[in-house]
Amino acid sequence: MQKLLSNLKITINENIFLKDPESSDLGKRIVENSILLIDEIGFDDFTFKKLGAKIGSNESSIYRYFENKHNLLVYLASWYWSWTEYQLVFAINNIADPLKKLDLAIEVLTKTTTLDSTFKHIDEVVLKRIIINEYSKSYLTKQVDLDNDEGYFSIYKRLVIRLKELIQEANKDYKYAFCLANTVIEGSLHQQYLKDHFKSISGLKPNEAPTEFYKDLVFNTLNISPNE
Amino acid sequence: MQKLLSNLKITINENIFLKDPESSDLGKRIVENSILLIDEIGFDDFTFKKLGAKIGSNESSIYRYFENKHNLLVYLASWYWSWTEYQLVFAINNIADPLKKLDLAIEVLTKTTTLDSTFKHIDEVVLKRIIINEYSKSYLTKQVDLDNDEGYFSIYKRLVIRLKELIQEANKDYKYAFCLANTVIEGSLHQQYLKDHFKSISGLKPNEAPTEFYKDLVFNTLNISPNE
DNA sequence: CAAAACCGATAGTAATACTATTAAATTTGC
DNA sequence: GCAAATTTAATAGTATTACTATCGGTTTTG
Repeated sequence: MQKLLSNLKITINENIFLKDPESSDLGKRIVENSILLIDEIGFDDFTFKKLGAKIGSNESSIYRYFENKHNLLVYLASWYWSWTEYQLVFAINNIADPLKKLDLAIEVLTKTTTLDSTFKHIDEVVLKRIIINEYSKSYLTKQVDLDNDEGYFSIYKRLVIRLKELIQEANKDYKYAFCLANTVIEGSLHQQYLKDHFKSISGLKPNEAPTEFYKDLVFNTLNISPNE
Repeated sequence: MQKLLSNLKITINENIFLKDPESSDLGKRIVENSILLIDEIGFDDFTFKKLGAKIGSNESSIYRYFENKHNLLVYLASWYWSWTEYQLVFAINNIADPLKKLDLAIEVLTKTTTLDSTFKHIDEVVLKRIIINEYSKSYLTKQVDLDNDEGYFSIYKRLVIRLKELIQEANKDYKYAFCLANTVIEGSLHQQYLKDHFKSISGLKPNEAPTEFYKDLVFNTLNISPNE
């Protein structure tokens, strides 16, 4: 996987940043350390001033890359979903059987995240934790419709559409392909949050991913089963 | 329904407030108008100062009821889930068939909310919109584990447990009852959010509730069907 | 009817979420 | 290799937020 993607750059919608953080050393330090700092103190307490102190730089320099911390969160989320999309596309590449493809897609979308050494300045395991803890704050805002018009969520939407198409390929008669695709992608984050903070109502054991639950859910709902 | 519950008071964990807002006229105005103001400007821009201006009272008076706006949101959410729990309990009361009970429970938990005249100072339709837009902010915080220890989410957890038990009653062999219960309850809010803000990936029509999707999902997953 | 509780008003604080300006350092283009 | 352009760090400043503290006046209650 790493080999295949070694010359890969994740492309993010230019509206999200003022200056591309991939274009400079400071930019990469902003991204790298914002992930660590948000994980450490939470997005609500995260400020550009604190990030500046952490990277030995100035608040005002960070404002030249991102308009505000909300856009930085949108950037990090876009990066995560784009990275996930690549993993999904490579996983199902050259596979013909629609059921096997769907099975692999659910695997990619619901499994526990591991480190990908292709991107040196991004810790995907920590980033995934941020997505679980903070992603919904990127769209649960009053400006969501404006942000959406700017294309802030287009990568995420493309991923949902991909899964919806895999669901339809697997069962052309199923009526709720979009609802089911959203259930798997968003639900998987929620199940992992519950595992960490609401143990008494979580169906998962401490190190368990919700993968088996979602495979069972999807294949029973579609009335099919993947030929292993 | 209204008649049956006419002498009902929704009981909220005392840790959530400093002074019970149901105990005074000012308290009720705080609750009533916080719902309207949060709906209007969003929870992020909502402040006690603005609420004070709206109800012709003072910021400092509101602080005597709630420690901060976060606790007020937890209060509103607890009220909503408690109200939903009552609806669920009454809906399945005196029904023996486990499949019918589960069917009715899904109906209550996923349908579009309508006004309940039992509670004069609370507009349940607007409150539901707040729950859809803001509920996850009440637990996606760094202090979630402390809040959880204080019992801030106990009503919500009780509701999930109720649904999980109905699922188990309907199919004793199903292995993921908790995961499925969470999928229905939290997922239903998410599907309704998508309908309003992410039309291109929502499987729902403008006035459609996700009820049919979830009934199909649950009964196919459990390999049973409700005898209508 | 006195004590207690409640409420509204004012004042004050540290932190947040920025914007503006300037000067030094670095990069680049010829 | 040097001038011009760009980038960065530092400082200062603003409006707003999220509170806390205090203090009368009013209402409730025992």
